[in-house]
Amino acid sequence: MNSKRPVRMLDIAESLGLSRATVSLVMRDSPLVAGPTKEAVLKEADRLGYVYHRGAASLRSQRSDVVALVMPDVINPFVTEVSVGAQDILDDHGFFVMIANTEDRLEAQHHVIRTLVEQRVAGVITIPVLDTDGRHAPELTQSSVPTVLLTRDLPQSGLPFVGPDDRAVGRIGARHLVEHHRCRTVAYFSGDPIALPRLTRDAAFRRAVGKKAEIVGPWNTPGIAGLQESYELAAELLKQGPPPDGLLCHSDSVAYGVLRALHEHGIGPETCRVVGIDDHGHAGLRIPSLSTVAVEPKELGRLSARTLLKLIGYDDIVVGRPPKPTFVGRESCGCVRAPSLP
Amino acid sequence: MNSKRPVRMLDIAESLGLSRATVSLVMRDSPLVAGPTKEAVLKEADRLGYVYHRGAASLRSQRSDVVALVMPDVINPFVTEVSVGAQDILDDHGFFVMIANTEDRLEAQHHVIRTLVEQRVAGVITIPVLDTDGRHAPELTQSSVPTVLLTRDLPQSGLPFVGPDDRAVGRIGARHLVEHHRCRTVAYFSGDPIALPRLTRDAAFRRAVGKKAEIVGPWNTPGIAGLQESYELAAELLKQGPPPDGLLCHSDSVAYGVLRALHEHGIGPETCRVVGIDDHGHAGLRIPSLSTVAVEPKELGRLSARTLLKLIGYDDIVVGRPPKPTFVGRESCGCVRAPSLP
DNA sequence: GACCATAGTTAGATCGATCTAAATCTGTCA
DNA sequence: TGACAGATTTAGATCGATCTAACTATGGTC
Repeated sequence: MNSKRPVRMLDIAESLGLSRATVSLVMRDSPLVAGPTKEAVLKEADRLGYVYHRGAASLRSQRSDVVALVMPDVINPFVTEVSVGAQDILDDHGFFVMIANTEDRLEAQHHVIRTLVEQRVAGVITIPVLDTDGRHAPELTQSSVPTVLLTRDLPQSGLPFVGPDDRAVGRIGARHLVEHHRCRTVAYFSGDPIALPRLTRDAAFRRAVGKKAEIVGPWNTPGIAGLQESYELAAELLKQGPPPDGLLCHSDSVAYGVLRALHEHGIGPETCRVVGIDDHGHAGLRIPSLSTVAVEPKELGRLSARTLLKLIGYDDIVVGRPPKPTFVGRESCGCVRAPSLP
Repeated sequence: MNSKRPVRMLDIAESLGLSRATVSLVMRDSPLVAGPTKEAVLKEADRLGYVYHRGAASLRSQRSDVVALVMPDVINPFVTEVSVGAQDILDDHGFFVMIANTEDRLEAQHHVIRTLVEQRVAGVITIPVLDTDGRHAPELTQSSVPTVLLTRDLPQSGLPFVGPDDRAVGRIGARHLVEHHRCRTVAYFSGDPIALPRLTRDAAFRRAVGKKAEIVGPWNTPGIAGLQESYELAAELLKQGPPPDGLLCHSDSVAYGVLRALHEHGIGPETCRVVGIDDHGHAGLRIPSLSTVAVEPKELGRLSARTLLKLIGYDDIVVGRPPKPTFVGRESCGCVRAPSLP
């Protein structure tokens, strides 16, 4: 069907007795070129089956309109929701959004970032991987590509950061458990061992709990991130004894891991009240519906996109502030009663 | 810090009194160039802060090592799991994997595919969007980029397809409900209205149910895909009367939507047995754990990647067959009893 | 009719790499 | 010593677009 050789601008130009430059202007929808000429070019391009060659274009123009979202664990709903939010904004500004997966592995992040830089993408938004020392990866900070950090800050890096108010998050969760539900034993359950979000939230949690309740050491151990891992840790801890009255979990995913372990022991919200953090879109539709400190992941994604745009040079962009975290009461802490089976 | 002008191969060459060609060969790790030369070049590249320019390289070489996964709804765990599987294989063959999101919107798919073709990616693996007429999008079939379809076949397109054995899926689900649990009223709950997977599974479901049970019309209506939508539909149907004894759901996500609606009516597996399809990684960790027809999403992803590699020209790749669907019994159909609250 | 502004078009250099085919440099052997 | 094979290196063209600066019409003004 197709002629073997792909069609170039030159082919259109020759076929029409015009110059490459004119064809190029048409493709970029320049006002410089006359109406009839433009039409003729577009028609001929269509007839020949021309496809614009972005690679060639951006080599010459030294520009790119690809933005990469570099994410650990694309299976986590919080991550995907943040991505969708960022994409909303970037789409509107004519950028092409791609997602790259680091699986929260340092070497994978290394490889991904390196490739993206070699690709000369216009910008990167990332939830960075943290190595066990909590030090940041140099390929991020030394990169020549505009980069925005999401959720996990790396203060030494000087890179712009977008994330929720983690102190408020810890405080709101703590208050709900100890003041509203009058829990006597509580814990901040898991999260990345050294990452700032956990440290900040945990500190705020401790301060807000104060003398009103006891913080249960074993349940306050960091080190766990995903659903599977937090389930395993909670199951292990449950073998050793009953859970605290209330748990603030590092994320909604972590909360569901805990809830599964509690479920297997027949423990409900009257015995152990569970509160998540994030409020991703499905938190209200799972069983039990999840009480959580909402940080509006989609809005955080949008915010990160605007931050990146500003960084790239869109000076008229208004970035805005992260939304204030709010508490959403549902079944998992007993604020909403789950219907009992007949 | 950095000199303004980015470093090119030419800069390395001049600085060392060599030619561009030699430097280029070193960067591609060619055996043609002598050991000491190679070392010198690499050292100088490092010193100058050189970054390889993929765009320029692939313009000249007419090659690309980027493969795009074009997915609807990255929030769906089945989708993300398939993606991870595909990435496993493609990573091993030195490809860079990017994910693009169509949000199951036809125009978004249009835009994404177009951009990818303009980008001259090496290949595309996609779960295609279906428009309301069930016809496929021409940008997919007329594309010059090697493309593999996942899960949703478009037989008219002639594109290679990877998906589970949908007839077995429908049959296995039906048999479990009507033979093992002796359900008297059943339905195949939802799925894309016109897409082949639903049609095939539904037909196999009906055949396997035969005269052993009644298929309940209203619950056998197609048109719904995600968690949210299936929850809403199930909630609506529950208002109109009790559910069937057993439901085979189009996917695990759909099943969880139904389960949430049942949960809100206090209906458990003794009254309505729910079976999903997929068995994504979290199906065993949600509440209730999900009985499901496992199709091994990760393996399907790997399979699609191998199919693409073969299409691209890796003749020695052994693609393999999709794994046979198997039934996994858990709490949602009553095969495993959920612990009751004390 | 000469001059100039404006609209439309274009030639030729250029982006940073790879490719082809040939040049150069060994060392070996007759 | 000269020819020759094998190992290294390279000059120059090329990929498909954009950019710069200049060129050609065209029409208006005096």
